[in-house]
Amino acid sequence: MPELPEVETIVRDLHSTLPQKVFSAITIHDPLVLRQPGQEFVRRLKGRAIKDITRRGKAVIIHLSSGESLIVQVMMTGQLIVNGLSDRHTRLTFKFSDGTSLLYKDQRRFGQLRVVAGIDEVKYFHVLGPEPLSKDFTLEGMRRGLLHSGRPVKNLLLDHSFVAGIGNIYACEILFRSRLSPKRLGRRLRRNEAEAVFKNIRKVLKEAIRHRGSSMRNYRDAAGAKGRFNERLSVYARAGEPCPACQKPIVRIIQAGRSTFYCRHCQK
DNA sequence: AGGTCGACCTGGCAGC
DNA sequence: TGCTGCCAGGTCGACC
Repeated sequence: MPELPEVETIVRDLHSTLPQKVFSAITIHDPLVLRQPGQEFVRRLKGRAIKDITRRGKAVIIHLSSGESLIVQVMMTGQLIVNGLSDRHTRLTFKFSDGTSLLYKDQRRFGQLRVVAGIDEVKYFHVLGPEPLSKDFTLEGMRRGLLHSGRPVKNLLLDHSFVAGIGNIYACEILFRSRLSPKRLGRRLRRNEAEAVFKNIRKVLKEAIRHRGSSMRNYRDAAGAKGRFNERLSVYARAGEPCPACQKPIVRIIQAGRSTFYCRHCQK
């Protein structure tokens, strides 16, 4: 589910409520989402205070007073809800010493949580590319990545070693804004086309964060509310609907096993 | 070495 | 109603 804008929204919400709270009890309703033994998970959290909440790619990093970190990868359907109502999708309940709580809900149970001493213990972070909204992400760096790749630009945007945090929704939207066919090969992009992609990566992600992300089905922010950006999507999940620019129908194709939505007329 | 594909899960929806 | 098949925001490991 969540891509960078959704995870960023969750992290900002959590950042305004969780710091200073102390874990007092953890209930494991479903150990499948844990990447370490339940007893160990609880032992390394209990009694620790939350110092900070940050994001890297699509992962939430909860920094603990012990120096360790709780890593949460919500994958497709995970949710972190402050003071929410528990239901059958609640996989973990965290209680804090001030009486408040944090729920981890996850319909499909793809999500993963673990406590680590350092984030380099998590394989996901090893190959993660630059954060698109940071100064580490540069046009020249991105062009270098494009130049030696014979893959379609859509697949590159989805590759988190190329750039972190972009998923299927925003890859489609970024290419629509750039008026570029998702099938175009990375190394065949002209300089001005690469520039358009670079600018639109940042523009689309920032805009989506401003609207608190896109809720297709399961995404919710830390208060349990939906994002509003899906109303503004131009092509994603709009097969058969008119292109907002030319009114010709949006088409759906499959690339690397994932749906791609685009306008054949506008995106060349 | 780089890239694609199925597996991991649950559930909603369309079609019959 | 109930079945089947398809689809879903992600990531990993097996395989080509």
